[in-house]
Amino acid sequence: MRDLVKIFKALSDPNRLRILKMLEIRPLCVCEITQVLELATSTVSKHLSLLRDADLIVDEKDGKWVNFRLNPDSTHPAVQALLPLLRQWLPEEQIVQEDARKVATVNREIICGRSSMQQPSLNKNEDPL
Amino acid sequence: MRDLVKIFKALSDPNRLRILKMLEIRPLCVCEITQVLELATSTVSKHLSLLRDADLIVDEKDGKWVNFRLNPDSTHPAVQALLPLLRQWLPEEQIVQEDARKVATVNREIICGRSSMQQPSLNKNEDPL
DNA sequence: ATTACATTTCGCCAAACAACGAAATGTAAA
DNA sequence: TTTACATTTCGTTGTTTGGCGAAATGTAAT
Repeated sequence: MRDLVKIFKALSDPNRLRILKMLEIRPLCVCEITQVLELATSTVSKHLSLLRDADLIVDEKDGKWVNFRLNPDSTHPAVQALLPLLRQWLPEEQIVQEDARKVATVNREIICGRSSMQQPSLNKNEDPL
Repeated sequence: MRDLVKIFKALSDPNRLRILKMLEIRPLCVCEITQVLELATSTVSKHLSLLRDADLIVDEKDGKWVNFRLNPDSTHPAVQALLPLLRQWLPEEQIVQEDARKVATVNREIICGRSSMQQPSLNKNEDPL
């Protein structure tokens, strides 16, 4: 029962649903998801650990990055049933389609590394303290 | 998307899951559910309207009472899929089994009407103010 | 009409939650 | 071993949520 509630709670947030829909396309690292959702990195990280605790996704380290993917073999019947169902839902949701477009073009090497990161940086020309 | 989030939110509370499992047995009125869950009537009523707003249950007036039942023909694909799934889940959950036993014996005429109601009444022998 | 009573609505409180920025952690280049 | 940087953890803040009792609502008997 606690498990099931945890799973439903994990699913009852728009941003977490967006994350799951993005992960249907391909595995993604935190910074890629952050770019698409336009939230703070810490917020995205928290969403991801909630989804992981619910057994909906798994993570695997990849050097500097951590990739997240839909859990392909959860032992939980609810997860086994819900992930395939979710695949059929929200296909026409505008925001989901936009996210899918962004996922197609996003590249962790470019977005995370050089140039832009998080906020467009207000203090580009300020002296560091 | 909002719909789906609303549905998952409705499902992500233990007491609301208990209510749905009880309604799998038969339609129930508010006071019967209140008896089984041992919560305040107002609390149960709120849970029920949440479930109704999510399209998971429907209500029909029956004189003095309001009967609630699982929504047999929601237009929502998620509801159509989730209610049957929920039927297969939590079959061994202790609290769900206990609730089922209580549902089998509970009778609205007896529990709501005469004698006991809500709290076992601490003030049976007190003078009314 | 008055009374009884099932249910809903309202106002309140404490706990949970989503968001943020800052600080901590961990890994990979330099 | 520094330095860079992706990610997590921590502490704070405003909002949502689940609970209650009291008051309001609605229906059915008396």
